[in-house]
Amino acid sequence: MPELPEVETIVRALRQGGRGGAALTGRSIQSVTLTWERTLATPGVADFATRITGQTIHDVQRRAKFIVMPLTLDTLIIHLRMSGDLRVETGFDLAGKPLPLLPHDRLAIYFSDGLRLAFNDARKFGRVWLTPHPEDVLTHLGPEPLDENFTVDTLAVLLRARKRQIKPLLLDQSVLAGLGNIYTDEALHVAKVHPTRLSNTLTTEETAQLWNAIRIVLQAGIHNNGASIDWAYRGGDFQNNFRVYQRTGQPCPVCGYPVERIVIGQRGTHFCPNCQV
DNA sequence: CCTGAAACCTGTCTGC
DNA sequence: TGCAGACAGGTTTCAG
Repeated sequence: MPELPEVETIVRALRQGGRGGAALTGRSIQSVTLTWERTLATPGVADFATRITGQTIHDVQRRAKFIVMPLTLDTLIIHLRMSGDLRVETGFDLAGKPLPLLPHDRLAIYFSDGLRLAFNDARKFGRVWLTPHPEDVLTHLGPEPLDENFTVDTLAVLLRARKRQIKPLLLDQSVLAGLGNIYTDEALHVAKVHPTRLSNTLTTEETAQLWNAIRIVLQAGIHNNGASIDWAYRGGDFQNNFRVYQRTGQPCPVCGYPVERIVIGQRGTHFCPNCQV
């Protein structure tokens, strides 16, 4: 489900409150409930519950599409994958009993002040790590596209070093971290680059256009609090600004030619066959 | 090194 | 109405 802008929106809300939820920073963990074991990547259920209890959340950060929470001793890392979502809400009723969870809630973390963090994930692809070595989980990631260190030259080097179709390359988190299916299609349309173009064939000008497009599209996504499609993620408005994504057959906003859909690397891919060369 | 397919899962929508 | 099939924001693993 969520890509960089959606995860960033969620992280900001968890860090400083807003979006209908309270901030998590400073809260102390009292207990946990797990209803789908495979949600835990590491450690096992018993170790997870024992170890996380009593730790305090010091911050909520984002790296690529991972939500990273440094705790007192360990780091709690969450990846929402396709359908994951997080809620911060009241955890107990007046009698002190835990309030019922929603369908598809896989993990609930209860805090000492009565709130809880619920991890809802219909498709069960999401994963949670509790580890003293967060770098082990986050090592194989490429640069952050919105980082000031990510320059046109950085992108040029990444593209020239390989000979791959540009779309799957941009989706590869070890090359560039944070783009998903929506923002890749949107960025390639802004840059006027065909999704099957080989990465090492982009001209200097096209590379500059793509660099700019990636950043423009991600920033627009964040500005709109992400994109809300179907039932998985709510609260964003960027879906109203899609240029090509899920607009098969509708006119290209630039030239009016019908948007086409093809499949590349098992992912639906939307582009304008007239604008994107 | 690169591509494609399968796997992990459930829910929704479309067409016959 | 019912049901099969396609499709969905992600990532890993394996075959060729």
